[in-house]
Amino acid sequence: MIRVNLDVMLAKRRLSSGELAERLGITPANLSILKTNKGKAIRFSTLDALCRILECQPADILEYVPDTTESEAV
Amino acid sequence: MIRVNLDVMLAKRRLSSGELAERLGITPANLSILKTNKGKAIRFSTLDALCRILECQPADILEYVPDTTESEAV
DNA sequence: ATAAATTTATTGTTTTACGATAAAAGTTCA
DNA sequence: TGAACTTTTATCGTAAAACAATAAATTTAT
Repeated sequence: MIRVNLDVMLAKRRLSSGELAERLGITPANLSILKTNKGKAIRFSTLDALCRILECQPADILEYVPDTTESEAV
Repeated sequence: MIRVNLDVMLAKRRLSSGELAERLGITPANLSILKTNKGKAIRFSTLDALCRILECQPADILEYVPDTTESEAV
């Protein structure tokens, strides 16, 4: 599973979702989809803009979380 | 600019493009588009499969290269 | 409570992934 | 030199998804 960690970078940069959406040039509603892991893909143009504005790397935004098919119990 | 660094991970894993394509379940031709930075976006499902097969993180595959609009001279 | 910010939900358009196939180009090796 | 193999390029087609726009619902803060 690929997780989008925009919250973390937003917090680090002390930026609100609305502000980021404005700077990205997309509506807050559409940014929200990405931010809440509802998206199924991402355009490189969007990822590029995110990295530029947040001054970070894709690594700071995208995370691969291995699927633990195993029981998961503690 | 977002750069796809699949070559590096393929080399590290000593895996050929064809072999990776086969394991991904996509044709070598279509993987090539991604590998040679011809793609404009990527599905999380594909990125997920890449990370799983190559045992790596998106960070190992996707890189943000800041645009140096400045003269670039040394 | 109420104002502001965020998320959800829809509908519509445009773009892109990815499939499939054929051809071109580049490698390897005898 | 040339056959065998791998990778890339080029098209066409279909299904999927980004992103726009708007309104409504929800959450958070004051």
